[in-house]
Amino acid sequence: MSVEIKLPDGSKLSYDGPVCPMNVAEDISPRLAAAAVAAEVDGQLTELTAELTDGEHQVRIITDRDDEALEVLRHTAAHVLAQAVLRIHGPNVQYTIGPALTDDFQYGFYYDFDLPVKISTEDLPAVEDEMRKIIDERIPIRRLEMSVDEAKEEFRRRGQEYKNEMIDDLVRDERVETVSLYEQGDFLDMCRGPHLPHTGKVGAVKLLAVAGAYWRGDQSRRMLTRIYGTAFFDEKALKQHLERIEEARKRDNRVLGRQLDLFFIDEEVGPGLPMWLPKGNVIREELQNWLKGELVKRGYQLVSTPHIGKLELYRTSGHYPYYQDSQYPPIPMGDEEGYLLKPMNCPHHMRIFKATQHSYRDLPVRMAEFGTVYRMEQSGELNGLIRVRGFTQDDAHILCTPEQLESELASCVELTQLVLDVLGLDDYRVRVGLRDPDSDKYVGDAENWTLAESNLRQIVRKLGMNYVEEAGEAAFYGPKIDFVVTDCLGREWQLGTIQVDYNVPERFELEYTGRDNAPHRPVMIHRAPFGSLERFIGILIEHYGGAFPLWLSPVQVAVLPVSEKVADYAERVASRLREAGIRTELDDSADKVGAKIRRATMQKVPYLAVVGPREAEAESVAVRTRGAGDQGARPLEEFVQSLIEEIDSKAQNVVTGTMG
RNA sequence: GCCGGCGUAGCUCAAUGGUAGAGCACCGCUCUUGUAAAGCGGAGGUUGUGGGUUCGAGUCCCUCCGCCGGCUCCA
Repeated sequence: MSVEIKLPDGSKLSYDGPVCPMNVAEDISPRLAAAAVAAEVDGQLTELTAELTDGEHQVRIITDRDDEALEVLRHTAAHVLAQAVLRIHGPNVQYTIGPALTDDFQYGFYYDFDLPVKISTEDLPAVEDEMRKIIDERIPIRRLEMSVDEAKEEFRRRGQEYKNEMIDDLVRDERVETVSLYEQGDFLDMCRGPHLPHTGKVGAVKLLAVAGAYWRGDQSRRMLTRIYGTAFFDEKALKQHLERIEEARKRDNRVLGRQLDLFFIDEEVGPGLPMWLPKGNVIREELQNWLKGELVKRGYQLVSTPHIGKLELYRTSGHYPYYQDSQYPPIPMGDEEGYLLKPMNCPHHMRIFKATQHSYRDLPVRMAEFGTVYRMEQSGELNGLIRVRGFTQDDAHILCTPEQLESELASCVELTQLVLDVLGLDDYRVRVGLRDPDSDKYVGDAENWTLAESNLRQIVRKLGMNYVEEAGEAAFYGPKIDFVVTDCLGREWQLGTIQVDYNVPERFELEYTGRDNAPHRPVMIHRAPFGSLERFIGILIEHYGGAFPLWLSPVQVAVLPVSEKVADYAERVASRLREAGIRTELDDSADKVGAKIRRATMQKVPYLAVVGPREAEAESVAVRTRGAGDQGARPLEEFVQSLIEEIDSKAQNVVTGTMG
């Protein structure tokens, strides 16, 4: 037997007998062997103890400094969790799946169990203790390759029926004949691996949450108990991670919404029905006014439509009864058929289009509305401003000819990107949502779908966008481009969306007269750069941590007189600022200036104008910024002009401080 | 909707089954203030709702409502 090893630095090692990557690491240096967690052999991640076959191999030793290492560590941590739960709750525990999560903001891994008992977060410390014992025991982890029948027999013996269902699926879907198992002491799991050489390599673990999760993600199947945790190579990294989560929670839109008096959701009004307080409403109005300006520049026409419509309208569009269980129930009207609170604006817009004749010369028609819609989202889904039951879409429907479609789509993408750019939301991904080939939830014929999907694909390619295609993410009437962002805890949400739709125009029998004097059917784009104003602002609150750029700040300047002796001058400063259109608050309380500064700072007011006798004398203000503290005195007029400039520029650079 | 947890003053949180409390905020008074909290006083509660156990329930049990973390859903 002869094994040739090529290392990343080009050097070679050869062996006569059996050899595994761990032996290679040991031969390179004891330090490397100690730090090794896995290996990459011929481009494939594998464990250190995997015996290398005859011949030549590219071998790279993965240490805790490599990106792949964390995934291996957490995967093993999940197995340690399962072993601990088995030790505590006995052989009646069924363990199912337990993947590593390396992209999640909070969680590093989870494991789903079918447990004989109920457990809660209070039970986690005991499980954690057991995990630490398993780690201290440095239990060797061994990979076994077994035939499907052997493996099934083994799991049957252990009473692990879920594992056998998984094996059956592998046999059916991938036609496997053998499966890989990992044995760690008395714990055995089916797993692709790779894993750490022994449990002692799992450095620091922390269990974070208990949750329910349907087996196979299927609502009709059994609800399992999921335990979330995270793991790192050392305690320091774990501690830093936990602190990051703590910090993130402070940015939560629900927390800041209350602290900064932006909005509130009142049980007596109804769950998921946010109300905008004066300060939050400033942000809403600013965003809307800005976008309206951009829409007019791009040839949109604004319309307004009612909040309800007859049931039949939504039958025509297809929204009713398709989404019946996530709509507020229809308003009954005695003998007459009822009305529905509008869950979408498009049916009304379709009727507007149909109300007048259209020539090809009129197209594209770009009809925009800040339309408030109501959807009876499931109670368990509601989440601050981010998932609500009443929200306002910056909606528009563009009706155009097939020839115009591409440039219209490009313009929608440009507008959406502008919105994200100006607000500094650069951490988003683009998802092209397509049909799920196995689902029958879609309306219209396959031909139109294929066409619409290729329209979208073409535009994202042409614009050179980074995107991922996801089957099953389309709307029921057409495919879409979604702009997806994450909230403070790393949960993904769709904001902007651009959808191509050949179906709804057909259902409403929309027509325009072509150059050939014959009727033609327009193509429709549904698009919303913000998506929902509620969700968008929720994300913005978290993005800025409540410290909005000047143009969006509910209060732009707080005027803080040092004593009542300068009350008159402070009043004059405040009036001058307000006259210039600057949102100004005058703090004429009896507090000392330190307290006034503290209060305004905690409200994240971008500019504080401290005024005392010196400033009154010189017609100036002592400026203190949110980011950089005391900036010294400036002439009042100069200050006003600089604020106006900054507001007009929609600059973000003032929001740099970490104070408050 | 499902699984688990939680619900005490406007907010953040205390209170072995035994007289519901603190800080902040609010109101009043004193201080006249110079860059992140002046002092004193006052008011504020059917402990989410409805029921049950108990001599006695914020605390234990059940119902409903709401919130939180997930899952499922998301036009």
